[in-house]
Amino acid sequence: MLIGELSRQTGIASSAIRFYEEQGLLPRAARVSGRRVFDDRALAHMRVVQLARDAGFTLAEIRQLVTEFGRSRWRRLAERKLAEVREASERLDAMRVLLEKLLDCRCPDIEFCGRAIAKTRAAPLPSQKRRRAPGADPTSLRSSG
Amino acid sequence: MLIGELSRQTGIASSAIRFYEEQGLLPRAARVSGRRVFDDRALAHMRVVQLARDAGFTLAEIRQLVTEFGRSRWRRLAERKLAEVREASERLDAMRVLLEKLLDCRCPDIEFCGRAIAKTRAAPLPSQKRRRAPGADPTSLRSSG
DNA sequence: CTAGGACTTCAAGTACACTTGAAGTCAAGA
DNA sequence: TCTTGACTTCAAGTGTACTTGAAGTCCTAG
Repeated sequence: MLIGELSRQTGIASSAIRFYEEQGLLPRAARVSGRRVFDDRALAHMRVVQLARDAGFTLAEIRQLVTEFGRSRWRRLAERKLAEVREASERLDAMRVLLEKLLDCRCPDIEFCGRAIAKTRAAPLPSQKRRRAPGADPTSLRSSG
Repeated sequence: MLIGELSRQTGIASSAIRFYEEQGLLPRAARVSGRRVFDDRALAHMRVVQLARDAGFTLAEIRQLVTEFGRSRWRRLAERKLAEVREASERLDAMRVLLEKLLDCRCPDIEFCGRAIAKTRAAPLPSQKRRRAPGADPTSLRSSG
C-alpha cells in the first residue's frame, strides 16, 4: 500500500505520516521507485502510534515508546500520563466554576467587576503552570475559534 | 503603581502586562517620564483579564470582552466556553480509557499490539479535531515535560 | 560621578505538531 | 505524447501566548 492508502485507512494525513517517519516514530518505510510502500506490519505500527497520540502522549514520548517497547516503560509513562489527565480534569473543573461565576456576574462595568473579583479571590488558582505551553492538544479549548 | 508592583500584585509577568496592553486587552496606561503608571481602576481591569484568562478564554476573546463589555456578550461567550470545557472533559475521559487499556496491554511486541488495536477499534474517537491546535492552554498535557 | 535596578521599545525567539509551497519524479490512461 | 494525479524532498510557514535580548532611559543611593 502507498502512503495515500495508509492515510485513508488511518485517517492521518500523508504529510503527518512522512513527518512521523522523519521523527523516528515509524521505521523508515521501504521505497519502490522512490515511493514509500507499507505492509500490514507498518499499518500495525502506525495504529500503535495513533493510539498513543490519541491518549495524549507527545511525539517525543511516542518515539521513546516505540523504539524501546518494554512493558515497564509503557506502564510508567501511561501512569504518569494518567496523573496528568487527572490534573487537567481538575483544571477544567476550576474553569467550569469560574465560568459559572461569570454567568452569575451582575456588575455594571468592568472595573466594578474587577474589584468584586479582588475581594472573592485573593489567591491564585492551584498550580496553573501557564508558562510555555505548546502545540496540538486533544484537550485544547483554544482551537475551535 | 509601576509595572513591577502590578506584576507582584497579580502574579502576571511585566512582559505579559506590556503584551496585553499592546494587544488591546488593557487600555493604554498613563506614562510618567516614560514609565507606565497604574491606578486602582487599571488593577481592577487587569483582574478581569486575569479571571477571563484563567477561565480559558483566548486573548482574542478577552479583547472582545473588555472592549465591548455587555452582559449578553459575556453570557454568550461564557456559555460557549462552558460547552468547550465539557467537550474537553469528554476527550479527557476518552484519553483516560485509552490509558487504562494501555496499562492492561499484554502484547509481546508492537505489531501484535497494533493488530489488537485494529480489531477493537475500527472507528476513530468522536470529534478529535486535532488539526492546528494552538498555544498556551490550562488543560495542556504537553507542558510538564 | 558612578553604579544599580527598574523601566522603556522593538525585533526575534520559543514550544509543538504539523502543514504548505516549490520544484521535481513516476506510472497509468486518452 | 501529453496530461493527470499521486508521490518525492526540503525549507519555510502556522498558531497562541508570551519571553528574551539588545540598546537605551530614568531615578536613587553611595
